[in-house]
Amino acid sequence: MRATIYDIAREAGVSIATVSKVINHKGKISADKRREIFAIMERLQYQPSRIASALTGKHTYTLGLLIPDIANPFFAEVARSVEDRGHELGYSIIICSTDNRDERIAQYLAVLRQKQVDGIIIGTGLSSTEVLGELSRTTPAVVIGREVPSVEVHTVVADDRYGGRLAAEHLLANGHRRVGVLVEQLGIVSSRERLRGFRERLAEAQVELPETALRECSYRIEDGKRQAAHLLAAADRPTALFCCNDLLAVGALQAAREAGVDVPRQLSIISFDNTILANVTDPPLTAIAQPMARLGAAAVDLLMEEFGHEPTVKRRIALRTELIVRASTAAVT
Amino acid sequence: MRATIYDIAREAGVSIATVSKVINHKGKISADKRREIFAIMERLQYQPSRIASALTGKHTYTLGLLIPDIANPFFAEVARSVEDRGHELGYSIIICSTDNRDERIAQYLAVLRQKQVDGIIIGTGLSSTEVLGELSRTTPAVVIGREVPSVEVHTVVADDRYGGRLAAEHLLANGHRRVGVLVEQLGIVSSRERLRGFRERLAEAQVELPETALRECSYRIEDGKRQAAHLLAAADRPTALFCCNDLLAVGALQAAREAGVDVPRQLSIISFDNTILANVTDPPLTAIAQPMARLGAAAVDLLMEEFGHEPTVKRRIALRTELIVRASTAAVT
DNA sequence: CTGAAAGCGCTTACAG
DNA sequence: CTGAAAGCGCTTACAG
Repeated sequence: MRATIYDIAREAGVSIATVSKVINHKGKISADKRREIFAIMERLQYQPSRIASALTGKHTYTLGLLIPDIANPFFAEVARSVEDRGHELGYSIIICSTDNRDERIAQYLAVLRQKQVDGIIIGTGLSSTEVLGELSRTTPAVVIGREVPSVEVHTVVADDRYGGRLAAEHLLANGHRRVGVLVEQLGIVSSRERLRGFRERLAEAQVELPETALRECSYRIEDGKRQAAHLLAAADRPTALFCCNDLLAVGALQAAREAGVDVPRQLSIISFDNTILANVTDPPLTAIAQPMARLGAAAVDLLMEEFGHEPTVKRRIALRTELIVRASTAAVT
Repeated sequence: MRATIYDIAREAGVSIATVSKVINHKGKISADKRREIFAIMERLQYQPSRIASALTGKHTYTLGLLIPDIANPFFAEVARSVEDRGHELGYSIIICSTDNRDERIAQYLAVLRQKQVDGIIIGTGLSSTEVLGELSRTTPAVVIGREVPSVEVHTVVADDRYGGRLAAEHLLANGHRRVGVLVEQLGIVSSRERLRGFRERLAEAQVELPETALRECSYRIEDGKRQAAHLLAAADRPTALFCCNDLLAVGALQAAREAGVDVPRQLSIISFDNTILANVTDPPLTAIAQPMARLGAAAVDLLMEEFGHEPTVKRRIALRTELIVRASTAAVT
């Protein structure tokens, strides 16, 4: 059997209350006693039971991370940063891949409640804003990578609109005037914002984005490929494509290859996210980088704020996106 | 405050023992009472506290997953399958990215002990086989993706040696006789096994793999690139390269591009793993596929076996690898 | 079929 | 500075 606080107390000839205080660096314990108790803990390989201490009303030191899919490189990178920041602060992370399906979301939410996680980071769509409202009232929560303006909740996002502007600016600077866009579902705010920023910047340069040049996609490579193929088949085919995530850009690259369209000589492609995929394609993708590492860390930090006792004003943090120029874009010829 | 078992018992006019039995489908409870109690739980939005039930000596329904890095696509895909199989069976997964660093491993192991996870899946190198031996004696554990022959522990691996054979066979069938290899650190058994299978099959065809054509790498793209560049610079440059994982293959692809060597016309590249990366490169990579989804699920299933009461004979499961032909390999010209 | 009671391993006032 | 005791929310023999 593993040692308990009673074993330590007995060995040390003190009460369990004293041992508890030593473990938690609380109260005043004489230095000698403290040293001795630590030595005994060491010797008996004692690890305090988080289960028991959680039951006493303290924290579980566990956070839940709801994302669409941990196998998606974007979310995997975000998860890594959540994990790292959490680990630094003594928290473990339970991963919950929801596939954006209501059923899975509900199941995971129930599990996280049963396990009494100290907080939840939500990077997935939720079935309804009510669910989110309810949730954030009972558990510290922060939404990451998307916006739910109707609900009072901490939010960490990339500055999508600005990112969209950056993308447009880069294409304009390269002389592109006939551009197309592959957006992820427009129901998602971040998707709309990217498009909005992109359009705005185009408009400032008197460039128009015709409705026919805008294709809505899911987040799958094949879908990006199919939609890009449509755009490339048009008579007045665009000279540049803005893809709202790396998966779509990969699809666009594949479509171009199949259509015999050279990237970047005949078609520039600019992506959004900047996951490892952007580094791996040929040509590597020029992309608007989301600060994935900082997104995750900021989400954890907001959660920590929420653990304080005073009710906090809900904050919204927008982290800067950044243009990373690689080889998939070039000047129009 | 959230409802407890006492609230339910009071409402229903029964003892908490009865409620407990209803929750756990244990003992005999009259159907009427059961229905009523369920209704009350529903009404009060009661969720039993896993914390409390874990303290009573039952399971925590939590598993730990130790991997080098959740942001690595291979491990992300494995993690997803561990998560899914775990979820089906009612278990949550705590992710632990170790970066293969002893310090992080030790910290995570301590955390997992404190949280009393029911089992641990180990997909990372451990500081020593003693640590693993010790661990597997105190906690149900299964090693995934690597072998530790000296320790009696459940193991799930891909059939690396067979995979190596498949790779060699494919290259031979395409007429290649001068081949090079990028291996991941040879200290890792799976890496050695891939190489062994590859060599064996070559030998059967009277083809030799000179020592100079074998380059040891870390698991980083840049390293693969650098080592591949070496091979490509040689006078008797190989016509085909076997890369022991997708990251290295991506590096090799980049080196070939920089050296002006056309893949697959002048150089065939065959990879190992078959993560999303293999789909995304240009040309897409011919690869030996590891059954990532089945690896994770099998690991969870072995853990479940271990939860039974009788001591189990430790098993070793080797899952078949498979050749996926894409466009990075071709017949020698 | 149902319940009283002990116990899981801690923390937290409270008293000294 | 230290300890006795209650309590966290369950489960599990055991008794009826």
